[in-house]
Amino acid sequence: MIVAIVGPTAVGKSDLAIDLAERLGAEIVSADSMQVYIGMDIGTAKVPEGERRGVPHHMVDVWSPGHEVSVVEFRDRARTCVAEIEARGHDVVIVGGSWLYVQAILDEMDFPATDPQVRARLEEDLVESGAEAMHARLAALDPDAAAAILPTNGRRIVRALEVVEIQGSFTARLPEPRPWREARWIGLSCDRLVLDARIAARVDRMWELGLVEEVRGLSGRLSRTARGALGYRQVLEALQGEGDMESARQHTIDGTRRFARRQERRFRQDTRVQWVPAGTSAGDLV
RNA sequence: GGCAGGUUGCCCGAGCGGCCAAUGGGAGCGGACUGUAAAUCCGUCGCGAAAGCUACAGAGGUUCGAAUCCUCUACCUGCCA
Repeated sequence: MIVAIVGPTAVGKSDLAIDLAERLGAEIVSADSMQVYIGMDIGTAKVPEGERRGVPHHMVDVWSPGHEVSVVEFRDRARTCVAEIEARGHDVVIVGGSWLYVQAILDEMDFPATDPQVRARLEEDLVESGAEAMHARLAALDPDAAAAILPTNGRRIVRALEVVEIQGSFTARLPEPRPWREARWIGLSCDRLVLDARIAARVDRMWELGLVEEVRGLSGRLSRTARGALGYRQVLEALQGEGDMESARQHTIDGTRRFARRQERRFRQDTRVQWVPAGTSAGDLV
């Protein structure tokens, strides 16, 4: 059996996952885009080894923070973990806050290939000519793709152009999700105001635990992906003289709240998710 | 006590006689997403289905017409005492 636990950041997914895994004798596969990085501990709110109660955690600390992880790479490795756990005869608990990463594991999604050189060239073009011009270029090559992507979204335009260049066209619409594995999708929900308070408390705690020092130690060695993580990005900016640490802390709280809203909306759209309220005692929740 | 400035929608902040329910940002709310997704991007945002209604500190006034001009009241702020 596979259980997927999803929901916004700071609702208590990790704790529930451990409680549940303990009860089932299951192993945990994290579907978190940032916890995969070695050394990014405080800001990604990893559960410390000592608090995992012996439950094996997979897909945490698997790449150096200098590595630019792609979804495909993540998915392949995570699926290997799932298959191995199944081979051991254990249940799997997948925990994650990013929809794309959870879905990449559990649903059949054919991600088109990527080519670093093509991408780099297109990104240069984007900087030089701007998103509008790039969109016009895409419209000429693949009108359907252009119609599905807003002319202001440079990042997605670049990717579409990249895929068009590599394989001729970019499928604009998502196919109906076909499961790779059947799973029980559980969403942990929480009152907005309560969640906001939990987020603020969590960020404050990160500061107390030394997030600034952690980032200072990693700075210069973070990949583009890792650099964008909430908390890390804000501290990095402050270290480069863009504002003080106090406002970095506040910006991290604000950014995390916005992120949580986006997560909730995203998961809400997936009808497979069964929602349960967080905040009750752990035993009841399981 | 004398002189000068301010009070705008949830917050910050523009507007300085008609084109103003009022530029812009933030928050809030909604949405897109097969890429790096803790990313990137979009919409909406006084009330009302609409006609319309209520709004730019408060009260009067000038004007065909005021957030914008005048008077007084309240509160805040700067210079001189």
